[in-house]
Amino acid sequence: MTARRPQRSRDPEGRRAALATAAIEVIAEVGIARTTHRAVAARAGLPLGATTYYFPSLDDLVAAGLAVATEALGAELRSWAERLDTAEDLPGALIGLVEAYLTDRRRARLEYDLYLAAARDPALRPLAEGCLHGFRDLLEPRLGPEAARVVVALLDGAMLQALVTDTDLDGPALTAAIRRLHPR
Amino acid sequence: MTARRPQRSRDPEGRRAALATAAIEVIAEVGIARTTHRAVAARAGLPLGATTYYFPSLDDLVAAGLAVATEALGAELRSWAERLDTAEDLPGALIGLVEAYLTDRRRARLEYDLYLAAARDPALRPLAEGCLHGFRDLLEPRLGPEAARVVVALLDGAMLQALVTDTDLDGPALTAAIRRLHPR
DNA sequence: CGCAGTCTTGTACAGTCGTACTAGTACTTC
DNA sequence: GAAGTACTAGTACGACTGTACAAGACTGCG
Repeated sequence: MTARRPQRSRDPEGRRAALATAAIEVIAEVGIARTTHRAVAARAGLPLGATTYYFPSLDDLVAAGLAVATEALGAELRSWAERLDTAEDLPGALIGLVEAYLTDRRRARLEYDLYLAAARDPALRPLAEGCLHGFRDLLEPRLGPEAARVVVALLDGAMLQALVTDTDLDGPALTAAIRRLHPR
Repeated sequence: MTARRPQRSRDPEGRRAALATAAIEVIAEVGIARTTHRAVAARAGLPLGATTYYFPSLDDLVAAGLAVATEALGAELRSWAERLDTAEDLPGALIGLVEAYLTDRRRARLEYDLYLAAARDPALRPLAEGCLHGFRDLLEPRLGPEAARVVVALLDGAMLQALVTDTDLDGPALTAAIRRLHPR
């Protein structure tokens, strides 16, 4: 009476991806530091062993999730570019996009979780810098190099404050600030 | 042969304080999420049981540490006020103070760790908002209410970027930005 | 002095963690 | 078909966790 073990069809790449996206969701919910193999496996609907089979260590699993998340953020930023080009009021349009981004607080927290983790762990720094550079590269051709860097800092700080206080952005004040920071 | 148990002199309040400051150090090193009873006790040079005797739960211990840290930050911000009043160049002096603050990266990370934790846990929100308000209250009488809020966001964002990329602030660019944001 | 209450300390316990490992199943290549 | 490989799945283990608790030691009051 050998115990039957029903086994799902093989799909290595699909499993890898499923684990990575499950990792994003777990990280967004509980944070990087409280993310575990078991939580990710459960979220993906896969056995625990799958996590260690595809990712040598927990850090690798988390990094894979963060990589997928930053890639998605990069794609979103690229889609912002079109919007900003067709808008006649650039600061206002930019703030509108940021406000829309902040609608999903979980995802926004994920970004700052990555920032903080990168501040501690150099291995995560390229990922976090990718986010910063993606944002800066979006603004640079439109605001100039110096203003772009400063506006990124301003908006990152404002988003962080919004997350901390669980409030909305002060849109008018920020658009006015961007206009001041933008020469011409 | 009764086992002798040498016991230190009694000092409840001293122990409470020692545990709280030990908690700060542990949090600064490994982050809020990875802070444990045992690590705090070891750092304070006290037995494990002391932590649970003085703090009902780990969250309380961490919160006590964070409270001490935010109180210290508040005191430092108040000392900034004098410097800003005697400076003839307010934006430049402000950036100088922020750069000095960033010298101790561990402590700066602690602040952002608190921010992120507050974004997830409303119980920590008052503490985090205390930091934000302390900073804003420092600038408000000097820059005006609207500019103060925006400058706090700018500097918080710039500090976060400096932590993430492990670089220094771009002092000249930030002073120029503050000058632009300051109507006066 | 006795004694109650407060503080100190070491240990215990149940649970969770990362990771390793065995065994079974499907697929590929001869 | 057989054999070898890549994948799946479940379990095991030692380490570490938060918290509970029992027992000793000190302090101050009667």
